[in-house]
Amino acid sequence: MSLKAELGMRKNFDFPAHECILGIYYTASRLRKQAGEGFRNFNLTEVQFNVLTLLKHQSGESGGLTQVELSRMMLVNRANITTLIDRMEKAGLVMRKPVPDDRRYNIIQLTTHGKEMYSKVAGVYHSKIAEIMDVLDEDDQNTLISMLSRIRSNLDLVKAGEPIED
Amino acid sequence: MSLKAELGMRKNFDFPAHECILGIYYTASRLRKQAGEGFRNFNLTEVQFNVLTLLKHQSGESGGLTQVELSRMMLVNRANITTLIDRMEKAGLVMRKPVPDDRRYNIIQLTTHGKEMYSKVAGVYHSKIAEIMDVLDEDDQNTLISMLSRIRSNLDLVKAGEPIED
DNA sequence: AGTATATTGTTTAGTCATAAACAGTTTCTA
DNA sequence: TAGAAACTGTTTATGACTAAACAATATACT
Repeated sequence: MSLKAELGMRKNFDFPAHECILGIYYTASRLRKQAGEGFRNFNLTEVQFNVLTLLKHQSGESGGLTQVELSRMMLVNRANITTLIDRMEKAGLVMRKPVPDDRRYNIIQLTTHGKEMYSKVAGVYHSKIAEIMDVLDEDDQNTLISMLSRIRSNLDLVKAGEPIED
Repeated sequence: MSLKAELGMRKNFDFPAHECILGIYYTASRLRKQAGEGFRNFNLTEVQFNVLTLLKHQSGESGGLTQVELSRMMLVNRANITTLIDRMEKAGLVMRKPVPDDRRYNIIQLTTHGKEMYSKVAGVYHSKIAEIMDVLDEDDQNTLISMLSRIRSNLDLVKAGEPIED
């Protein structure tokens, strides 16, 4: 089914490049919405689950990640992490551990409750993802990964080019 | 360049399906960020440009769209459109036109300023998009569109299946 | 040593998003 | 025709996001 039909649009897209971009946007949006519905059963948001996942699998020797590391891995501004971790700390999922060596930053670590929550949710999440992506065979999945990666690389090049002038 | 490297992660993804999903998320996020930077030069957000585009190309006989139509085409909750249109009305880009036949809804229309703004920005936007998507030839672009469409279709099927239980 | 520079986390002001509940309006139906 | 059901837009409370400016701290430079 075409994007045009899905969104109830009256007219077609002017060119395929635009339809690609919108296809990426709307697929991401629908994936997030559907994931969000699932996480809601656990009183968790998708972004919060993302933090749990990063802390579980990407922690360094310190046993956690700094807020800046989290912001980089999540592609968000570090200011945003402050309130996100505030809420997760309040919910007992993570804790801020001060670092004596460098008092500028904290290490964010999973609490026991956070670890349990991750274990409980991750299984459901991964099986749902597998089910959703099952429409593409492994070759197609790798093709998709590669095409998206090429788009991101080109984003850097385009950005490095001439800035937009009015 | 792999997503792992782009995000500075320590460990690999467990399976390709997950990397696909994250690839879609992060590509969408990076596209939005870069677009947002461009729109900023015009005191416009990406979402607001999206509204201008929909009003320009998808308007019906009424010369505009209702807020519910906008919310469906943008895949957002209709409550969100209220404040979005408030801001755009304040900026003089659109106007709410009441409908005598059915007093439940308004038709949102472009103002002269809104039309001028769209014309000014659309050219830059489309050329940037073309430049970014130039890394994929037309066959690849159609493959991408098709794969994303298949994922969205499958989302409906998976959702229709058994609900998540704890 | 002392100044300049960079980094981390926070605060503030503003945008975009959701869900839930509400009022007003229209349509269905019994 | 009267009541039930559906639809549109709004409000409220909450979460996620950005940019910009700030204080505290650490590092580089001369």
